[in-house]
Amino acid sequence: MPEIKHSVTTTTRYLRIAVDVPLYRCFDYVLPSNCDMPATGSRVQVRFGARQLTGIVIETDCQPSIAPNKIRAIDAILDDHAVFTPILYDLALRMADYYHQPLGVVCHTFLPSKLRQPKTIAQTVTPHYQLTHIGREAADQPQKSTKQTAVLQWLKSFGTTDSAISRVDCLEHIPGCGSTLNAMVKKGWLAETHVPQGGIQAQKTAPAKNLNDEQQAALDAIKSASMNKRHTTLLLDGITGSGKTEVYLQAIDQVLQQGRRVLVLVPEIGLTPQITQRFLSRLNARIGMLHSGRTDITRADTWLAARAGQIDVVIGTRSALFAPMENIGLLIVDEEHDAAYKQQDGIRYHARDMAILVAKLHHCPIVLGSATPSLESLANAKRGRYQQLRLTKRAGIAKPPTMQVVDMKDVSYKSALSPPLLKQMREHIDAGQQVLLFLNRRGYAPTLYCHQCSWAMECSNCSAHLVYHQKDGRMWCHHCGLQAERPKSCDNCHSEELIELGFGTQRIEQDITQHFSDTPILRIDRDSVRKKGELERLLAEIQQGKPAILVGTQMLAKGHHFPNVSLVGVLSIDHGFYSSDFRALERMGQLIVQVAGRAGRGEVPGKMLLQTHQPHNTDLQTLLKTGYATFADKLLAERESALLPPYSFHALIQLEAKTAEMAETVMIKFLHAWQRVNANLDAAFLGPIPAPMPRRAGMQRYEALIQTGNRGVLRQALAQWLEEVQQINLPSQLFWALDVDPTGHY
DNA sequence: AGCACGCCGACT
DNA sequence: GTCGGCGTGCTC
Repeated sequence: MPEIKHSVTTTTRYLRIAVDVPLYRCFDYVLPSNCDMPATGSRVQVRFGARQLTGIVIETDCQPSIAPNKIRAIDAILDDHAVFTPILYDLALRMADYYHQPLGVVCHTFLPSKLRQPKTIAQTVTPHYQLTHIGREAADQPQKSTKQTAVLQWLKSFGTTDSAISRVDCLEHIPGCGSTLNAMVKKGWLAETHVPQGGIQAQKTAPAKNLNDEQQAALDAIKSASMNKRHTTLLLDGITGSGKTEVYLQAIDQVLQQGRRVLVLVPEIGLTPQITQRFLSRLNARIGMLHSGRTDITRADTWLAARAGQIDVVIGTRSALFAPMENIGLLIVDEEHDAAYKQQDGIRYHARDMAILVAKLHHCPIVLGSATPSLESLANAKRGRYQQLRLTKRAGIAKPPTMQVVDMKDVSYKSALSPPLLKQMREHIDAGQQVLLFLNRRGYAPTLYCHQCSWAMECSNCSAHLVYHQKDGRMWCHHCGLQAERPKSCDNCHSEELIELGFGTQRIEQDITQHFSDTPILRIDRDSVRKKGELERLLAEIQQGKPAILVGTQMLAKGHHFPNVSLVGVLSIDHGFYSSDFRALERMGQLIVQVAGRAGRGEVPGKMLLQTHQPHNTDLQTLLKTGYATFADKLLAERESALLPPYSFHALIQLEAKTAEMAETVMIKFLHAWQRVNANLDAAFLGPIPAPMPRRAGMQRYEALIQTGNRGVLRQALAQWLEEVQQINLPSQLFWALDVDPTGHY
């Protein structure tokens, strides 16, 4: 179909649009003469090259930047009102600038996936249904169709409230009722609306708890900032069980009473069920949840409900930060040290850092809570940028656990469980308690290797060992999904003595069964809770408090409250000492403290046992003898003398190509571009060097690190360099990315 | 990033 | 003769 060329008249109005393409500029379009100018931050549908895209209005009535006869008209205005709040729009501009990403890409990542498609809100929002007058009459008569009867009865059970029931809920309660609903709308029994209704009306059923003096001081500090509409970052540094959540809840209550809204970020979905329940029973508010466990439709619904001002509190993971709420009076980032806040693909933003920016834009306080604050946040507190609030007392009668270190050099490499650990497990189980074993590997045995010559089977696509999975008896690559038969003999020396080296949760589970045949063993890791509701089921079983052994990974370290766990065993922490990642020690310390927090939260005092080959390691000793604060101080001093973050600023350039030559050549072009524009700046381009995993899924990977002592210099250097990089002709089949403030292994 | 256009090798 | 490889260039 030929495109209809619009006529350029004196009254032609133009608008500037950002689209989701990796180009650092916006594109001008013509507003059709029969349309009203959409607001900045609304979505439009545009033809872009040969594609139909969703664009975001960036500027209205702009001067065209190219010849007017080359400018196309927009195809549709998708929103009556801007989907972005003014502050969200402002945030997009600042994020694009900070992370050096195209504005259109940033705007796009803000949107829930359903709203990225070029469809109007009415086409996107889940329809909601309400019984009409005649529908109500029909509900009182017997119906032929059982589905119809079920729908009518169910809708009727909501009484005469004017709130409509979403199609998603209907389908969930009465499976397969989709066509029934459509038919009943036609009959006029149901009224269909397209108003987003993504929130849950919470009812306060549990009373506020009494605060101790430290909690009260923390609450007062938050209140005072919130009352004065003053931005402050408060670092709520509270040991496990010190009642951080109670402080959050009372602060939120306060802000809600001012008629303002609250945004709560949590690191992962695993944590959400417990925290959500607690919020629902303590607040009189409309609560919206945004996390990956919800369907795309529900997320869009909640997002739009927030935009419509129908939600008072949003609780969610990383991307919930972009919930379009106006009049936010408080933000909370729970477990602020958690790595899950850093997005590791696409725009690699840090949700904690961006949350602080959102709080600044709203002129409101933000609380960063953790028992083990990140070194970044501690450094900011020391510099007086954040206000540090300490909670040092455990609520109730619980006492901090005692620690014991077991030297693994005395233990055969064949066993993951040392005799002292086994002995104590027996004692705690016999005393009717629960035991938690923590390790950082899921699966069975990490590698199968030759007892004679140390050969191990490698992945042909990645620089990684294949991992033996007992379930299917095959070898797996955890990085690209390659599978192979379990080898019968060593490829190198043909010995048939292949041993399973290392331990995963599955193997531990199997080993313990031999020692504790009478005790239930609950394994909790990504594999075992993949099924929906499985985590909740396991957590509920643990809550019952019967003697049991829990075996798990990271997931178990996070925030859960297990009143009957009295012994925690950490099976190996040694990777923290050897990693080339300068943040590994920090993470190890946080993990140990977080895991220790799972022990002895009930009446019985807790005990923690750490197995290591490095029992005398001074960092470990500092952590165990003097606690996290001194440990963190020591690491901070080391970072400062080594000029590492947070005392310098990093940006990481990651690149992958089919051949190492191509990857290296392009990296060297990047280096030359850097030298051309940034020779005079005090910022170093370190590299190219091969990535920590030089080959992955058949791609060769290289990195370069930008390091500088000044945030402003970093920004300027990257901006100038990116301008120069635009001029370079890059080969196809090449992928590269820029990560400002990287946190991974590099 | 996509997508089209365009120019060279191995197929029905 | 054409199908399809991926280099190059553009997107209002």
